[in-house]
Amino acid sequence: MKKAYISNPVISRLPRYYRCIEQLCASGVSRISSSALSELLGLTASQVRQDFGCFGEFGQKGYGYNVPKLRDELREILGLSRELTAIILGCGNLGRALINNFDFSFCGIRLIGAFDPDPQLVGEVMNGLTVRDYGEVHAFMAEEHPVVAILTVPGSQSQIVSELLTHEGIRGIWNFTQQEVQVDDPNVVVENVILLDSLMTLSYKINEGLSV
Amino acid sequence: MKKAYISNPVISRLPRYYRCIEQLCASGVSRISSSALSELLGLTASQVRQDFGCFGEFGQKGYGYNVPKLRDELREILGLSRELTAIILGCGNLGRALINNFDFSFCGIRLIGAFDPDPQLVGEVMNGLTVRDYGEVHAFMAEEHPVVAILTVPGSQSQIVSELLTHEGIRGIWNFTQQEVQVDDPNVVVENVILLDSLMTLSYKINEGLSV
DNA sequence: TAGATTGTTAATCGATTAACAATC
DNA sequence: TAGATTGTTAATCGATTAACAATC
Repeated sequence: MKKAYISNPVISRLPRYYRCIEQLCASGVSRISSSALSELLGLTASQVRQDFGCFGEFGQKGYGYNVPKLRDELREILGLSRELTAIILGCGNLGRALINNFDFSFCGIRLIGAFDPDPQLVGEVMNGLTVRDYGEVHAFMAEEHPVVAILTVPGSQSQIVSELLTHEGIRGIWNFTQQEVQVDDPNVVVENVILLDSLMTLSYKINEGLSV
Repeated sequence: MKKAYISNPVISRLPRYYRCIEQLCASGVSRISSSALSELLGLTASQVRQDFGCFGEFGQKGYGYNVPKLRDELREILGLSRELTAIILGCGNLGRALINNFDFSFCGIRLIGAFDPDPQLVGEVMNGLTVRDYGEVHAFMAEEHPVVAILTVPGSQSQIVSELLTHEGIRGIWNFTQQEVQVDDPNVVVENVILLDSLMTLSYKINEGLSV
């Protein structure tokens, strides 16, 4: 029984399921029960079954889940087979790190453009991708219609840049700047990766432990 | 009335409050109401007051919150004034990006050591920090007692490394590897930054929009 | 068949929202 | 004083857990 609305807690667990199942699959495990899977992820068996139940019936009573089948279902749910195109804005240290090391294909993303305002970087080839000037973004958008924009610009023009990209038809923004981006357009999805918040959370929890 | 237990949803909002208030403070705003603040963050006024209520009474009836005072309180709650020391393991692209560009001081973190197994990197100075060999970690831990370890190693030794660090008295692990780290020791806090999950979530939400 | 395990409904738990007395 | 806004209790909403019939 597929559900129409999927809650955020469920969505946030999907990638964790996928990574875990993908790994099991790679190590040749062919079958797993909700309780075994829940243990690997620190969840309850009930929750695992509820979560999957949002999308359909993937298991078999008395048997459990077929690992390769479950992996394929999760790939489908997450849309990893659609191969979304992406551009990256900002090829400094962080941008370069992503271009060179990040496993985009694992997420079904294909990086097709890299842009930077620094003339020293323009023309440089990173992992097969030639860095272009910022000024070319507009034309590139019009021609190639990338779906996702990755913001690894250091400053805080993120909001303005996001609005421009929205105008030009971007569908998703993966934002690494210090500022959260807010886009009204319901067609544009924003994923803010605020590393400051993550480290502050760590700091909070460490200090919490110190005082208790 | 301070609460003994703080729930995760509340904790996750604390850094967002802090960043927002810090910015208001920097732009000279001296006073804000829960409803104005809630609007800036996309929350409800009720929630803002409930959240703050977990830690004490920071506002004034009929007036609202004094911005500099609230900022100081949040700093205190998050423990940003304690200046925790940190080391970073892995000085490749991502490690380098953090060392050079990340605003550690904003989070009250002081980076005191950088390590890498690559002999080509050892000895290089990054933002005033000299890269040391992996082999020196043990001695460094014993001598300097860093509180936080940042894992920017590319591979998947994260779990073993984490257990070693735990043995040597680390208190917090900020993990950027592809693998989630799980540490049993209740004295050690782990913050997993799984960028793959973040991008898969974005992919899911984009595809969700496409099918609806 | 008997044992295992799902899918799903019902019960519980926790988080968010609403409401309002207190008071600046 | 009157208006505004907090802190906090109560009401609602949503997510997690428990339970169990269905069935492989």
